[in-house]
Amino acid sequence: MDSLKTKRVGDTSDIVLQKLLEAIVNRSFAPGEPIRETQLAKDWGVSRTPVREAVRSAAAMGLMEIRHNQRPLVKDFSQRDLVKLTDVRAVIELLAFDSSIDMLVGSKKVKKLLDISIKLQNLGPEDPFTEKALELDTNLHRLWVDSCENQFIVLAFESLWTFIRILQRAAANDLNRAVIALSEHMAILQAIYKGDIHAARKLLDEHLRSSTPILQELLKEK
Amino acid sequence: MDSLKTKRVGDTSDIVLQKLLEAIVNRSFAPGEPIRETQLAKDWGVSRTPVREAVRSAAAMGLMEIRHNQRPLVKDFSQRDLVKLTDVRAVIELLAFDSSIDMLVGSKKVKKLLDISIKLQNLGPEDPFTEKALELDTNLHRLWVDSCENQFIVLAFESLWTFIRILQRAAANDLNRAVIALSEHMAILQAIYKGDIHAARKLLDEHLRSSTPILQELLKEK
DNA sequence: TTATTTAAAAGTGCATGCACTTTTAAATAA
DNA sequence: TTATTTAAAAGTGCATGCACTTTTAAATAA
Repeated sequence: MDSLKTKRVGDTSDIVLQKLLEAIVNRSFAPGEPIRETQLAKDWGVSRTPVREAVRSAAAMGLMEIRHNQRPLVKDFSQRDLVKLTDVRAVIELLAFDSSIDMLVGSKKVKKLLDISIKLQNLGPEDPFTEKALELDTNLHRLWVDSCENQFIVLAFESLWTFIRILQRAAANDLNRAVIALSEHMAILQAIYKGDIHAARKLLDEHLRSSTPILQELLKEK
Repeated sequence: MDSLKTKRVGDTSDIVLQKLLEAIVNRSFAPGEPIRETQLAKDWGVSRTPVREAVRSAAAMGLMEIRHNQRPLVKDFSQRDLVKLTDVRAVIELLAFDSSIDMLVGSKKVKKLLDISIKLQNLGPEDPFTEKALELDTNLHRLWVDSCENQFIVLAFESLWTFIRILQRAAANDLNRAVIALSEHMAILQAIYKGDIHAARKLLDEHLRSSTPILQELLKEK
């Protein structure tokens, strides 16, 4: 399951929450659409109790809206809204980067991701390319967030994570974008590995902001 | 109730959630302490269902930890952890400030807060001073966050809000700090009102960071 | 006395039931 | 035909019940 921290996924409520998030991320539940607790319970073979608990969690994460006696709503985020995500994401990630960079220079984690990205680039745009590139993207951005040792940075980033995934998913099918992103990723990793902190930071900043216009286009088409 | 957005507080789960948050903020539930759903249900005269839903919400907000078959834990944040909050809060608030500032220059909202702060300063440190100063602090910081028109800035800030409140509460009893904070607040408001954006931003930045060492001291004493 | 075992008490996880509300669609009116 | 009324169907909110787990503290052993 693609969550920031490895979560205990055992309780029925958690499984239901993961399914709910997945459905929201891949737009099976359209934005603005009401869901039915009873229907989901039936579909997923559980009682309403864990469904309600999962819906509450999703609401606390800012993904659903609960109105008294009415069906919970999947929050509606227009493309214009989602593009605004970039700015917040950028300041949080750059802060995480600044807090982590000393630990990252020359680290094994960085080397490993660098190896993966080189292999991926040599392989070239083949079938599972975009999926693998997306996985690399996820692991790369988690690199500094997870190692920043400031749980509030992690918390703030996590609160945006599901929305970031929505954008990632929208961009995943654009091969051209994936190729560009991969080379940007490589450049960042190489700069970190070499210890060129200023260059790495600048490249990350540009990478984070370069996606905005493309995402805007991608989301418009829908 | 002191929540960022005015929330519909009608459903039992919501009321229970507010009580739960309040108890965590004012440290009635000590950090690291396990709570008992059954006990809370009994104490608050409700069934376990809304208590469980509220606990799930609190967990999604990063305030509690749920372990299978065990009593939910109030997350443990040491003073060292809480001090780290400042950095994240600062970058998010400054971003909100940058997004809102054009709307705020010369606005009625700013004038109103300025009037309140002048009155408060002329009144001087009397009995309800710190409480009123704290209320002003809350409204001031909400000013740019709420008017920034970027729901992800709001979301990220909200995810930190309960923790910010814990700090506020810890600082609220320090009269000296409250007096200094008030004059800083006035300086910021005046600069905004006059349209001196750069000065306002710099003052806000300093204000956000000036609290750190004092908070560190305050939390140490506990 | 201190450590280990054991069984009662208390707790969690989830399904179910029921009052009350909203939605849906058939019946009636304009 | 289109709008309004009305009643059945479907939905939410919350309490309760029960299987299973953990905690607690009394009983037993070292």
